[in-house]
Amino acid sequence: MRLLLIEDDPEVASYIHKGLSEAGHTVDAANDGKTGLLLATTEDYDVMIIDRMLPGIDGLKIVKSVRAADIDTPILILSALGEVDDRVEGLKAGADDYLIKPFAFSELDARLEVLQRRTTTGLSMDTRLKVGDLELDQLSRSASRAGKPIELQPREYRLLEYLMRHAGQVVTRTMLLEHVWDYHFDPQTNVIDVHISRLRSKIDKGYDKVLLHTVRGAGYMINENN
Amino acid sequence: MRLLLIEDDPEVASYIHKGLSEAGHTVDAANDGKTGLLLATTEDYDVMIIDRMLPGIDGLKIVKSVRAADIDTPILILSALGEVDDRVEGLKAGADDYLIKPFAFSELDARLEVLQRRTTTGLSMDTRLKVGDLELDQLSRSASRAGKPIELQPREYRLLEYLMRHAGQVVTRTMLLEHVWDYHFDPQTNVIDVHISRLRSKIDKGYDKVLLHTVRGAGYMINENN
DNA sequence: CCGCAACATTACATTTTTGTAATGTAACCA
DNA sequence: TGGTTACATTACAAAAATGTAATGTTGCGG
Repeated sequence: MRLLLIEDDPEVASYIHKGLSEAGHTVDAANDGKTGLLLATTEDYDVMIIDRMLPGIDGLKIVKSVRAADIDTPILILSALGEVDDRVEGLKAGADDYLIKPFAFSELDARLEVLQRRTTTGLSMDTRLKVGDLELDQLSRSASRAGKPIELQPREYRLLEYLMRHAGQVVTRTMLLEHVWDYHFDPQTNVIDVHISRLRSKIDKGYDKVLLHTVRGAGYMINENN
Repeated sequence: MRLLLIEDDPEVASYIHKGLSEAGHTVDAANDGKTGLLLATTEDYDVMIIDRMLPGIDGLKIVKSVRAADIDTPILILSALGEVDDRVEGLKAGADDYLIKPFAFSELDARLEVLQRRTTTGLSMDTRLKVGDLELDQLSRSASRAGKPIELQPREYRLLEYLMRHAGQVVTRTMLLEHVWDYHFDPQTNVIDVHISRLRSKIDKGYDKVLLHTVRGAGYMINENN
């Protein structure tokens, strides 16, 4: 975890710096706002810790500048001001959290972890689908089973994506026609059967555990249990 | 914004409920842990506000259950316990924020906003590309200019995605062949010219501001300035 | 301002993807 | 157990996407 610390008080700065380094993080420290802002806008951090009261400049100004530069890195404001209005002001400026001095190091660490978790897992969360050892990355549109990449045609991709989004539940033919083919009528052909067959040959052929199941009379279902 | 409030004290509950409703949010309230957990796991919320001390059950248990159910909704813990260890415990259980009673309503609201912002913008952030009024959503693979949807063929999509990812910088033909066509040689044809032409007719035709520029002798560049 | 080279456009050929229909197989019920 | 129906597979036809080549156009150095 790469961190930026903007804090003028050398005692507080070294206290935090030491603790964070020991926790295995890389810390860049700036003891004035100017240097801090420069680092914040030119380097890439996971979280920034900014003291509110800096010589010559209000820490919130830095927060605003960083946000104006379209940088979304989570920011934790450090302050002796604990009044509700101060805290609200900090959050409104674009900070993500607000910690009042004096504070226990364990709390700072816990909060940094939360900020970090939110951004990284929040991002990858929604873009990947998993059913058993079958994975689908919606950003790269790539699928793989047991680590082996699988080539999918556009229609096959949409079909698999829809099935995986509804993993564990039966997906009817009508649902597939609506959402994978955008048909709002019955084409009176066996398009679905054909594509299910093609998909099966790609995702289930050669594997012990079958993931794509037929639910006779109802539709299809993808799930990891037989 | 859809919220779930789990709080047993009727006075506190109605105070929060009233304030949030007035702020334009939809609030589901549960006054015991059991009902709360049921709602949390079956309904879809933007943020959950959970009191730590509930009759018969610790609010943290609910947080853990919710997280175990693979639900990522941001959770704000409400508590009279303000000790550092309590707060750390709350965050470690999987909560995203911790607010100590008594609190000002304005602070609760500000914090809810932050939690909400993190998830929604955090998610869309990396999946959408923007250059001027041209937008590309990498998850849905849809493009639009000035709000009007644009239909793109797969190759056109890859071409535009690559150009937009390098907005403001010149993209050479070699780069395009490498990354959009996966060619590691010169095909000696004008494939690129043809696709650039097709792409132009879709994204720039009929608009005052031209986004896709030719950099004679160098390559192409997409950006919002002429 | 002429000619060349870089780039743009168009029409068409090729390839890939998708859908159809025919045929084959398996589950269920009388 | 045999017939019926739902589903699976295969082969092929249609449609769509992509690439090629020929032809136009534009910018630039001499």
